[in-house]
Amino acid sequence: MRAFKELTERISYPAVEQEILAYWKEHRIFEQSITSREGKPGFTFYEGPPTANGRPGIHHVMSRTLKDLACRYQTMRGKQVHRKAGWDTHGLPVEIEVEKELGFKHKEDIVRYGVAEFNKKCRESVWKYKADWERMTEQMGYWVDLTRPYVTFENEYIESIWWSLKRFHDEGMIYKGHKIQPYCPRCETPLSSHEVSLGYQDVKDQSVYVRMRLKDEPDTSFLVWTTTPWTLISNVALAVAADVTYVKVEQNGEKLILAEPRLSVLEGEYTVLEKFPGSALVGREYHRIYNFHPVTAKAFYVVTATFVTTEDGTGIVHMAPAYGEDDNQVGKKYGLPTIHPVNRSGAFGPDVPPFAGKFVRDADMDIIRELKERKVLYKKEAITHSYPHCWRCRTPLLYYARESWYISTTKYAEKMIALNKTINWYPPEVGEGRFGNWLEENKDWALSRDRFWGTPLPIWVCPSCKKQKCVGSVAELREGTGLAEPLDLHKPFVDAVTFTCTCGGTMTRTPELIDVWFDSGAMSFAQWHYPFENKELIESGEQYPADFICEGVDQTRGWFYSLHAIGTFLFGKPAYKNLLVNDLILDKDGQKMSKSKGNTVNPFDVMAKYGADATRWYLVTNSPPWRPTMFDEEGVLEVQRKFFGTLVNTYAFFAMYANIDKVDWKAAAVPVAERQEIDRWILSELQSLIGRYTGYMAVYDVTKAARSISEFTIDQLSNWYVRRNRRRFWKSEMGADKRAAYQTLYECLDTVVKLMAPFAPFLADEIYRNLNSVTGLDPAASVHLSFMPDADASRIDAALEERMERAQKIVVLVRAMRMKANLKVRQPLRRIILPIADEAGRGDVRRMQDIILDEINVKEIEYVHDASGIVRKKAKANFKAIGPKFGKSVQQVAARIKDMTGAEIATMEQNGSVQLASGEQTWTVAVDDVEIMREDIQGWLVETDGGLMVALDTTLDDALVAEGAARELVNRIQNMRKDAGFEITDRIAIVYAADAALAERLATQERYIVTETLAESWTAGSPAGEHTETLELNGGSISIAITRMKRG
RNA sequence: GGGCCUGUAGCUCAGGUGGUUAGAGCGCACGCCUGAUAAGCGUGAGGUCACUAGUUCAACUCUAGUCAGGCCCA
Repeated sequence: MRAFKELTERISYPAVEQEILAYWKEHRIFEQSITSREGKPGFTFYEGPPTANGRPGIHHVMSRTLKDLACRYQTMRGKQVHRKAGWDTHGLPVEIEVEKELGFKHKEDIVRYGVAEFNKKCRESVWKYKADWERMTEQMGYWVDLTRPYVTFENEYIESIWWSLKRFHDEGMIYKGHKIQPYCPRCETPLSSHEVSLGYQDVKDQSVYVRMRLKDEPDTSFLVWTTTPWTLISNVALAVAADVTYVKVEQNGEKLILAEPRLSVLEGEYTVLEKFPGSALVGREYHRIYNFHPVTAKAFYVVTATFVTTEDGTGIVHMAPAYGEDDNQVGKKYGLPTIHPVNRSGAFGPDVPPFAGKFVRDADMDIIRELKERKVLYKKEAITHSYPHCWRCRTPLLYYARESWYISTTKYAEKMIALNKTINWYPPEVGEGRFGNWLEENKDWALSRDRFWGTPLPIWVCPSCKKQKCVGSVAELREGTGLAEPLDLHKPFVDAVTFTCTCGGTMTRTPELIDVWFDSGAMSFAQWHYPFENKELIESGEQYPADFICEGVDQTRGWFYSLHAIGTFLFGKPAYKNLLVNDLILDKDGQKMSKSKGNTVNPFDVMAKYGADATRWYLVTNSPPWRPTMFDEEGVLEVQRKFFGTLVNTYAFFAMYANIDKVDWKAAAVPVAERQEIDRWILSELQSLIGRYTGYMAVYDVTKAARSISEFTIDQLSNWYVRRNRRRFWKSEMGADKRAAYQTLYECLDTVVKLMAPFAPFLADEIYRNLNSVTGLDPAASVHLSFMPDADASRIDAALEERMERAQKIVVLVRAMRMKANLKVRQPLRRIILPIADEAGRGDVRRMQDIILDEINVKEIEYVHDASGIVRKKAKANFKAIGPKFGKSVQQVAARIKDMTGAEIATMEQNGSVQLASGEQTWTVAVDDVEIMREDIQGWLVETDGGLMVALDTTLDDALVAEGAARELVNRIQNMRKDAGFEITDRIAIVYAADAALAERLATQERYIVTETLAESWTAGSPAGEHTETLELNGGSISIAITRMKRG
C-alpha cells in the first residue's frame, strides 16, 4: 500500500513548485486541461498583449494571477478555456528602443538609415525581454498558450486589421481632418488622446504676467497670464468671462485691468479705480506685443469665452488658435487669424528671427528676458502643474493644428454607450463612471501616426482625382504593382505598391501608420486571422465576445476602449462580457513604484524567496484587485506562515496518522449521519464554505473567495476540528469512529485544495496529488483536471453550526475568566454554571458538553434556572424593535427599560409583555422589545457575551490541586525528557524528593504521572544524575531525577 | 476645473437595508499549550469610524459640503 508523502512545515515552497512545474510539463497537464474539456461549453478569455521589450514587473504578476485564476476556475467548473498568448509588437516603444540603440536623435536619422533596415531592427528588438516574460509566466504558474501566440506584426494579423479598416472605410467612417492635436516634437507624431493620458506629469514651468496695452487708453494695460510664453508670439485675441467682475487698478503710475477675484496676483499696493463686468470689455482693442506676422483678418481685441475661470491667472486669457483646442474654437467662432511659426520638430521658423531654430520651450526663457527688457513683463512665477508628456520619450507635448486620419467613432458612440451597459464591470463604478463618462464625451479616434514601425494605413490615394482605395486583404494588394516578395506588409514594401486609378492616375499609399491601440483592439478577431480563417470561431460566438478580460485600470481608455470601439462597429456586440479591473501596485509605504525611486519589486526575487503561490495568494487577498495594493514582502511571508503553514501542517498531521493506521480507502464511507457531531459540524461548515466561495467567484470577488478559504482552514479546520480530535487519531483500534474521522478530515483537505487550486495552483496540486495518488478517490492526474465541488445544501446544518459557535463562545468566556483568576488551563476546575432557562437551550449545550469540558479542563457543567434567583438580570432596549413602535418617545422608553426591576423582567418573561409606567405615561413592552442581559451571579466570577453568560467555580479542593500539580509535574518531566534528548518511546525511571505536603498530594496522582511520562518507577529518594531539576510546585519544592531505562 | 475611488486600532484591511458593546490579522503586553512541537493558541491594551452641517426618535452607516490621498481626464 502506498503511503502519503509526509510533508513538513519546513517545506521549501519554491522547490516544490519546481517539481510541480516539471510534472505539469511532463504530463502536459495544461494541454490536458483544455483537451479534457472538448465538447464542453467554452469560456472565452482574451489576453491583453504585453510588449516584450520591457521587463515584466510585479504588477504583471498581479494581473496575470487574476487572469489565470479565473481561467483555472472555469476549467475546474468543466468549461473549456482556450488561452492564446499575444504580443504587442508595433509602435513607438519599439522604435524608441531601436533609436536609442542606434544613437538617433531625430526622425530624419531613420530615413537616412533606411526604413527597411530600421524596421528589421524593430522586428528583432520587440523580443528583447521575451525570455524574461516567458520565464515569469511559467514560474508564476500562468497557464497561457505561449507556443501559438498572436503577434501583431505578422502578415496574417495585419491582414485582419486591414480587413477591418476597409469595413470602416467602406462605410465612410474614416476621414482626413484637421484638429488641434497633442503632438510629440521629438517623435514628430501626433498622439491619440489615450496615449496622451498615459503621460501626464507634474512639471515646473515659468508662467508670466504680461501687459497688453489698450489702444484707446494710454497707460492702461490688460494683465494677461500664460504658462506657455512661446505662444505669445502667436497671440491674436484675449478672452474674458462675461459675468465676472473686472477691475481697473492704478499701481505705480500705470493702470491695469484684471478680474476682481484675481487681485491677489498684484505685487504691492494698488488702488481700485473702476469695476465692471467682463462683458463691458468685449471688443476693446490692444497693441499686439509681437509683430512678426502680418494679419489680414480683424484681431487683437477682447472676446468672451466660457472656459475663462478665476481659479488662476488674471481672468484674462490669451488666445493662440494654432496651439490650443479652446483657442482654436474661439478662433473659428470669431474668424480670428492663425499664426503658426513652429515647424515639425517644435522649433521656431525663420519668420521669427530672434528665436529661429530654437525649440519653443527652450525659447521661453529668451522670450521672458526680452519681454522684461521691453517692460511688457509684469512678473513671472514658477508654477507646478500637470502637463502631458509623450508616454514613451517623456518629451513635453505641444498642441498643434495638424492633418490626420480619423475614425468617426462619434457616429456610433450611442451604440457603444448602450452596449457598455450590458458589460459586467468589476468594480461597476469603473464601467459606469470612468469608462461610461469617457464614452459620453467620445471624440473621433485619431487613427494615423507619422512613424515607421507599425501597421500601415492601407489607403491609396490618387493624386489627380483624390479618389481613395482601401485595401482589405493581401489578395487585393496583389492586384497592384510593385509588391516585393517575400511578403511583408510593413513600410517600405507596401509603399512600393501602386494602383491605377479609374481616372488613369497612379494611386500611392498615404504614408501614415495606424495607432497601435487599434492593433491590440483588433485582437478579438485578428488573433484568429478572421475572416480569412476561422470564420466559424467568431461568427458562432465561440470566440467573440470574450467572457472575461482583465487588465489594469490604465487600460480603460486604452485596450478596453479600443476593443469596445472596434468590436461595436464590426460586430454590433460588445467585445467582452465581464471585465475585472486591477489597480496599481504601490510599495509598502503607498508610493508609486518607479525605477528612479528604486522601490520596484522584482517578481523573480519574490518568487524565488517565497514561491509563486504565496506571492499570488498575497496579491489577491491583501486588498481587492481594483483597489491600489501596497506590496509588502512581510505580507507574503505571513501568507506562507499562517495559511500555507497551517494547511501543510494539517495535511502532515493527517498523512502521519493515516500512514501509521494504514487506512483502507476502499472501505465504504461511514454515513455522515452516523459520524460524530463534530464531524458533521466541520462537513457542514465545509459545504457553507463552498457556497460562499462559489457566490464570490461568480461575481469575481476573488479576494473574499480566497479569504474565506483561509479563514475556514485556519480557524475551523485546524484550530478547532483537528485540535479537538487529535485523540481520535491516536487511538489505536481502527473502528467506525476512527474511520469517520479520517474520512471527514480527508474530505475537508481534498475540498480545500480544490477551492484554492485556482489561486495557489502549485501547493494545491501537491496536496491533491499526495492525497489522491494514495486513495485513488479522485482519479484526475492533477487538481487542475478535477472538478470544482458544488455546495450541497442538504449537508448544511445551520443549527449545528450555531451550536458549535455557542460552544466556542463558552470556551472563550471561560478562558477569559481563568486569565483573570490567574488559573492556568492545566489546573482542573470543578464546574461552570450556565444559566439557561429552556430545556432546548440546555440540550444544545449538552450535545457539545464533552468538547467544552475537555477544552477548558473543567469537570462539569451545572445548569441553573433563571428563576432560581441567583442570576441577576438586566434589560436593555432593542432599538430595532421599539424604534418603529414608540417613535419619538423611544429614548424615554429605553431609559425605563434600563431601569426594569427583576420582578418586572420576570413578569414580562412569564406573560410575554409588561406594563411599564414612568411619570404620566405607561407603555406596553413585549419580550421582543427587550434584550435580557444576565449581569451577575451573586458571589461568582462571571463573563458574558451578548445573551450568553458563564460563571466559573474557582474553588479548589485538595483533589483538584493535586491533579493540577500532577499535570504541571508531567509537563516538566516531559520537557526534561525532551531536553535530555530521549525518544518519545523511551521508558524512564523517576527519583524524587519533595516537601511532605507536596509528596502526599502527588501520591494520589502517581498512576497518572507514571503513565503520561512512560515511567517504570516513581521512587522517593535522593535525586541525582545528569538529568536533575528542582522546581516549585503549589508552594512546595520538589527535586526530580530522570534516567533512561535500558532498552530490551 | 471635471469624473471615479479612498479616508475605521500603531500598520494592513473587514463591516454595516441607520438601532446604542465597530471586527480580524500583524505589531505590542501578558500568559497558555505541548504525542501537528524551531509550529500553535489565548487574554488584554489600543478606535470621538477624516471634519462640518443636515435628515431622523436614532448617523460610523444616508444627504450635502469641507479637508486629505490616489487614479483618470482637462
